[in-house]
Amino acid sequence: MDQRVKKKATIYDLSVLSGSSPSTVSAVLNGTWRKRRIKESTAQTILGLAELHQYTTNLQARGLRRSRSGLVGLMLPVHDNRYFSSMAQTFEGHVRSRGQCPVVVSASRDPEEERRTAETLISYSIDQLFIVGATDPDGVHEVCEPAGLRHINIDLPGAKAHSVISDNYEGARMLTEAIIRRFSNDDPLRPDELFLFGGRNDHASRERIAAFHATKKALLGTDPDDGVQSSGYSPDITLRAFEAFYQSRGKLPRALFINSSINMEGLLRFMAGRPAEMFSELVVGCYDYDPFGSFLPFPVIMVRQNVEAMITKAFELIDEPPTAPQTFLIAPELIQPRSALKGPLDSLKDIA
Amino acid sequence: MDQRVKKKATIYDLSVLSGSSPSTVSAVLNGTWRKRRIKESTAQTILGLAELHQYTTNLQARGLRRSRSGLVGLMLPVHDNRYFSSMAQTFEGHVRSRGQCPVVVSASRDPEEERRTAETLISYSIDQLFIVGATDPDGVHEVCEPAGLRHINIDLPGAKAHSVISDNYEGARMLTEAIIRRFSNDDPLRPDELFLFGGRNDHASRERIAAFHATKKALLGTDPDDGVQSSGYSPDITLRAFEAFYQSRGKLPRALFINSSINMEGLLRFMAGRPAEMFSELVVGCYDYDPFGSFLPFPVIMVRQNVEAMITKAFELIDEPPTAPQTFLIAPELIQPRSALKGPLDSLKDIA
DNA sequence: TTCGCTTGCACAATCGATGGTGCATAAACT
DNA sequence: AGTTTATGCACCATCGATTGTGCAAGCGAA
Repeated sequence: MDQRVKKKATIYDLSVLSGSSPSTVSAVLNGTWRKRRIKESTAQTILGLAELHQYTTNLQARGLRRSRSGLVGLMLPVHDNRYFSSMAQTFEGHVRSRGQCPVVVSASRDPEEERRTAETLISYSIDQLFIVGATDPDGVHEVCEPAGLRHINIDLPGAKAHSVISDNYEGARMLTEAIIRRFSNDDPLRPDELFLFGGRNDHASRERIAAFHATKKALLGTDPDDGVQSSGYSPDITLRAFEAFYQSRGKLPRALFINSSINMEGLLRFMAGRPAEMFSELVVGCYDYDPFGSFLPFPVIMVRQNVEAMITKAFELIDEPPTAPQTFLIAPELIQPRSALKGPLDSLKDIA
Repeated sequence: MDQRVKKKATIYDLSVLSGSSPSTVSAVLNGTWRKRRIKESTAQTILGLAELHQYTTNLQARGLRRSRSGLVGLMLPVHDNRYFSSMAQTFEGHVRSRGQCPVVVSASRDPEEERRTAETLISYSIDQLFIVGATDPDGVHEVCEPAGLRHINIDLPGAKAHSVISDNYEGARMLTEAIIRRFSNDDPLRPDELFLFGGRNDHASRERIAAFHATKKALLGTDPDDGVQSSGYSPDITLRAFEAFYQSRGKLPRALFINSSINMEGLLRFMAGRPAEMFSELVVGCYDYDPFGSFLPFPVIMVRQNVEAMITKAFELIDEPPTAPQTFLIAPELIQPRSALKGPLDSLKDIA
């Protein structure tokens, strides 16, 4: 511990110490030494020295030479949300089990930021990119393609690369049906008592809205065309949508289809400061699963997207030889109110 | 678009195209060209060509040369949790505003994994490392130090580098007091009706438990020594703790101090399948804030740690010249039940 | 002894960008 | 005119690891 910062040992240092050439040292340390017919004893010497001097490979140098970095990227819209954070958690497990290094970044649903972020990751020669919930997946594709970067869309599909998404139509159909069936035959839900809040003009929202309409029509006969209040993926805009609705009608609907947990937070904001009784008769369906959301003081039926299956499928696809872009649907699961499901954290070692 | 993968343009390509030397091209593209007295017109030519050929710097090469990468690392225990995911979200904003690239990874609260992860990040020459909630911060320090990597502890303190943590004692004091005061004088809470679940032998838990005991003693006179059920940071262990408690006493306590939102998920698991009425009289304090958790069917008083302030402080410290390690306390905030607070997502551009 | 094959390793180019140094040419000054 | 100073840029070593190629020593066979 002489110097404050003793420079890290390199293959050149070990080369001098061992009396072998740098190339031999390199081969020994990266495991290709048998192929290069290095003597066992030479290898052992070098490995011993490496250990002794705490050698670690400079991955930037290796990356530069190999033009691959060992990094695998996950681009999320945002971190702060249980759907996406469970995506990150699951992704990390997969990447680590392959001996690579996961890198998670968010791009705020901003197409420009998405492209810039992809550019940056490419500049670090990441090996693969998983694009989750991108606003403009094809824009990101245009950046990845010329760089030869393997990539795949998750959650929101693109036209130019494989996509693995949740079966939004079926999920929304189940959810809508479950909401409607939640009401007894004595006092059934009327079509104008069920509204959808949230979503914008992306593939997932469109599918969900379509299923919402179709299922309402199928089960309730009709579907008034003002049943959808788009409010993007912003709690605050959703809050304002609820306030506007409440303002104009004097009450909330009896039942809500909420497009995502982020929009659900808009409902929470609406609830804050208002009496709990106001919501005691409410029935909510939420397209996303959040364990705490499942235990609110009114029934919340949720849809859990199968993150594990999506990530697994995505890893399968990204390694395959390229074919024409396809979209793969993963079935989501309907979750009854008051359910506390296991998540990716449960596969971690428990320590008390 | 001739080739499938047309190689990215390098400074050498631009050098040939522009008739300037690679070093000139490099200087122009990295902005140091005025310092190197490059003619304005030469610079413009090169910049034009760079634009035309979509040049982007190979950051691995730059990183190798400069032995800095422009990457800033955040090491979390886990992603899938609103406290840590809001940490990630906030961190990203700060790093991006400094023109660097955030990299978020998790290390599962495993000391070995924490060190390995730090090693890996160092191999990529990251510029700074923010270590959040590490089980063994000083172990990570031992890895960072010899590499000359600036690093700082957040959430859980270490002895060998600056730490920015939440004021756990004060937070737990406020929370315990708030729980107790929640009960009316007609039917006040007895000392043996308030239990703490969760936590393990880390600094945060110790502080919180100390404050819990002290506050109980101060306000309720005594504090039975079995008032604490350690159950780590695992929903399932916490679930088992609740089951065991319930098994042996036939009921839950009237009031609970829950050490973190992860432990709170253990309570959810206990609730699942049990009648809601069983919990209607319960009062819960949770050391962590989760918007959905705030609206459960019983009062949940929460403590929100000031993530923004912690990250801001950490960025201040990490840039300063090194001094003897200090720990900085950031005041957390008591959050009344049924509060839907703004979070880091709210500073994103809202799009409907 | 000589040819040929295997073994074991060294050499050197390369990945792309950076930055210290030095050298022309031009402008300014005595 | 001769010297100094400024301008504009090229050259080259370097960061650390990888990998194709080549070559000497050793050994067996002819």
